[in-house]
Amino acid sequence: MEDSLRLVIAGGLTIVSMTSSEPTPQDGAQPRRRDARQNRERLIVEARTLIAQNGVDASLEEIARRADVGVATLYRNFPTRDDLVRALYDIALAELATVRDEIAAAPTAWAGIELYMERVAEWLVADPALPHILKRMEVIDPGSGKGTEFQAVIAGLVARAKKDGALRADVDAVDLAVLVTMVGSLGTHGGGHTGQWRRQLAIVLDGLRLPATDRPRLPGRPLAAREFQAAVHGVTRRAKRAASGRAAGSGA
Amino acid sequence: MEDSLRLVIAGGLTIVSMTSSEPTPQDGAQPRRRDARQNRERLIVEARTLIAQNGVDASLEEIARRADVGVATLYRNFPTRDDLVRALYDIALAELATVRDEIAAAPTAWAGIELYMERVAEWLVADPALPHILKRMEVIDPGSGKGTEFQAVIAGLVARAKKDGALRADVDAVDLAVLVTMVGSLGTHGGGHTGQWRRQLAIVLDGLRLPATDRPRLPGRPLAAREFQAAVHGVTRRAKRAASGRAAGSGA
DNA sequence: GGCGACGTGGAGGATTCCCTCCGACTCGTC
DNA sequence: GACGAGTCGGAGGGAATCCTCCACGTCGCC
Repeated sequence: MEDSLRLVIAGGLTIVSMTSSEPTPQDGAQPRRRDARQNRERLIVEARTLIAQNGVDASLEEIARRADVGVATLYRNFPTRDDLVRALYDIALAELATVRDEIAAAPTAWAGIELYMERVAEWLVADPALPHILKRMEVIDPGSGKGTEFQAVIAGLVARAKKDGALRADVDAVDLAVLVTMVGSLGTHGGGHTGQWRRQLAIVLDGLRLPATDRPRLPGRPLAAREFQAAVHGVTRRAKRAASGRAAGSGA
Repeated sequence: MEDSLRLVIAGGLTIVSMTSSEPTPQDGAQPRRRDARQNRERLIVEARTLIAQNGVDASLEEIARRADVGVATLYRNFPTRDDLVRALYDIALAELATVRDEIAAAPTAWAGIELYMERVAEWLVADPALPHILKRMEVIDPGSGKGTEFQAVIAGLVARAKKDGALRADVDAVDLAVLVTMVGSLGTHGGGHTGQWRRQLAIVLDGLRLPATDRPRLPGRPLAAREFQAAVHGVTRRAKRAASGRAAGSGA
């Protein structure tokens, strides 16, 4: 990983940004034959879907089945379940890599903070498999959060925003990380109403902003109670197990 | 369920508050013999623990094993996995029942809102099995959110708080529910640093409060980066599977 | 203390999943 | 078109899990 840049969002999320645009040529990750690469792609897609639904322990056989490949193909590409998780992690990370540049280009420190919060929340919300993957990564590879480059950037942003009088003085970069994780968790609970999290993020930002009176209008509209119910409890189309219909019926 | 009171937090969370202090005497839930009741208790405790760790799909045999009972005992008490989930749900709900009275006793509408947010968030954070249980409940029993009594209470609170000029005008009761769910999710990610969520809740409340300048000090202290990392990715003491040590080593 | 009903534990068949091994197939090249 | 290396798919042993059934143990009442 010589040509990778290790970044960290407040110590929790490690970002690997490639200098070349090629997807990780090392690691034996890139099979040569065309069909092999396509199979790998399909495996990754299905893995992400299934992990989003069933967690990191999703059945590997099922993933292979849905990707229309044999189990052996899966094991050849990802000898261990953790290798699969790592692959998904790296892909997600690559998607996030551009955020750093956007932040650097922000006109003010506060704008940078807004951008940081929004982009990272967006990233978290976009992929419902991400929480499972991140959680697992922390178990697999606990030391990966060591590089604190990105965190340093955010910390600098925080300091400048405070000096500008744009950010309340009693929070720090880690608080922001916690907040963005929190907002991002709204995606976990079922992506249904896209963009609803922006309302909540706006409220959070209003809780951080100075002067406190300077509030923009909330984006979007509030959810109806029914929509909230559907959104919070990820109502996926397929019940987790086929045999779920019986039992208890009219009960409580 | 004649003597139960069905309440709803913004359509998502149903509260059952018993008028008598006895735990659900109907439903065949209460075995007569002492040892039987103790076994049931122990099953519930272990089930909660294991579901918190492994999700709703936690092994039933393992639950029985840890509770030091045979599998049959588990199945006798909870013929279906969903019956077990329902039992855990009812118990958690009972713990929440007092919140309504507290809210009613609040001196101002805003105080009621603060209380609502704090108590419900606390409830969510306290039990790491809860998110799994709630999610599953929504699949099992989608109609249970019908009673909107509690939601009506909150909606009334919101209206009064707005009239008092204590709550910003562009949010509604559902927004509050989303926010409290969001804050509560901080517990999901590993309960480690108890009370950290109060900081984030305070920030959220500041984003809601009017006049906007009236901010109390944030409770607690910010997390160190290392602590955040540990807290967000639920670093439980035991890896999910025993065989997790090998693979990938120094790699990325 | 004894009896009966209630409750218990664990064996066991069916299913699913993990992971490996090997014969068959396909891509890319000559 | 043919060849070979690379790739594929599925069979199959082992383990875990689900859930049922039935002989045995224990509680509580008499």
